[in-house]
Amino acid sequence: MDPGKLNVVAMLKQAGLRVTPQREAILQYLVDTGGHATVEEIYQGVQPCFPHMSVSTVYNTVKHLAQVGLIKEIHVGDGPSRFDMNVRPHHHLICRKCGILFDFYIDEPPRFHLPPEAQGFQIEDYHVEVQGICPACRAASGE
Amino acid sequence: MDPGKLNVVAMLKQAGLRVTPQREAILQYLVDTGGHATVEEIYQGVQPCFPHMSVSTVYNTVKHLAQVGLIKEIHVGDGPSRFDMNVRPHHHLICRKCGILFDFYIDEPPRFHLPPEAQGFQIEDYHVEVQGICPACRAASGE
DNA sequence: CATCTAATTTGTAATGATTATCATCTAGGA
DNA sequence: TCCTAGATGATAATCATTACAAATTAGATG
Repeated sequence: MDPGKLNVVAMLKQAGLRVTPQREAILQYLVDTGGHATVEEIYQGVQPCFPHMSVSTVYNTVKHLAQVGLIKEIHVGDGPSRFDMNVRPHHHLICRKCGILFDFYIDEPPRFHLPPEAQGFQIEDYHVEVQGICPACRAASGE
Repeated sequence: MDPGKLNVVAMLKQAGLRVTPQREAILQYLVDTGGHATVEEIYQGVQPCFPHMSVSTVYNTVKHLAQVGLIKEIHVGDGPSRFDMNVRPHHHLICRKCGILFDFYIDEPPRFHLPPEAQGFQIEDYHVEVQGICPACRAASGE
């Protein structure tokens, strides 16, 4: 038996979600590719195995997966939503040229200096989006 | 004469943009309201004075204003783009309940711990988006 | 001050991402 | 095995944004 497949089934069950072939495939795709996929990419990725799967199903499924915390929805710039397997809190580097995305981590949370009118704001989560030029693009344009 | 109006005209000229009544009105609106406006809000805001202004003009103008650096485009969550007069680098607190937006500042940039594959990434800018509950919503639901 | 031209405005159509709808189908419990 | 709440899939609807083209205008030039 495919241990990976067993794994995603277990993940779905444990999260209290119904196990359907479509959900297995989508979660498996996210597990395999490891992060930052858009709905379109997921849709294309599962096409070979599920040629009949609807985009609606992808939207629906990622919404559910995000609700139970198996994945996280991230918004980068003005692009479409991306869905990230990585549940450990992390942040993103985006290349302005090619749009490639890297994860990175911040050991100690930065000290936020809140303005007076926001005193008492209850911080629940934060996300840092770093813009710049990735090594590959620097190499490409630098020479 | 309206000193405010003279001001936005000067800003446009200095930025090398043609001065049109529409641009004056849009920039004036942004100066007056002071930040975070969406295209829709700008459009509504200038309606009283410019009932004939097209949404296209708003999109066009904010794009130009952002290009010359008079304003900054920000993306918060999955909502529409917002345009911010505040050019000083700053970050945002978003309330999960009511969506209100606060600015805040970070004195010393956090130390980013880049992964191996991103070594050499040239950081140009960064933006921190903090999610949580604003004081007003806490007060409203807390009691 | 009249003229000219390139930039701007405007209305509309087109696109892209996402949500809504609803009839059909199915996972999984009784 | 049967039932039903929930899931799927096809399509339409919505929302933000961009593309387009014809009419207008800012501002430079003579």
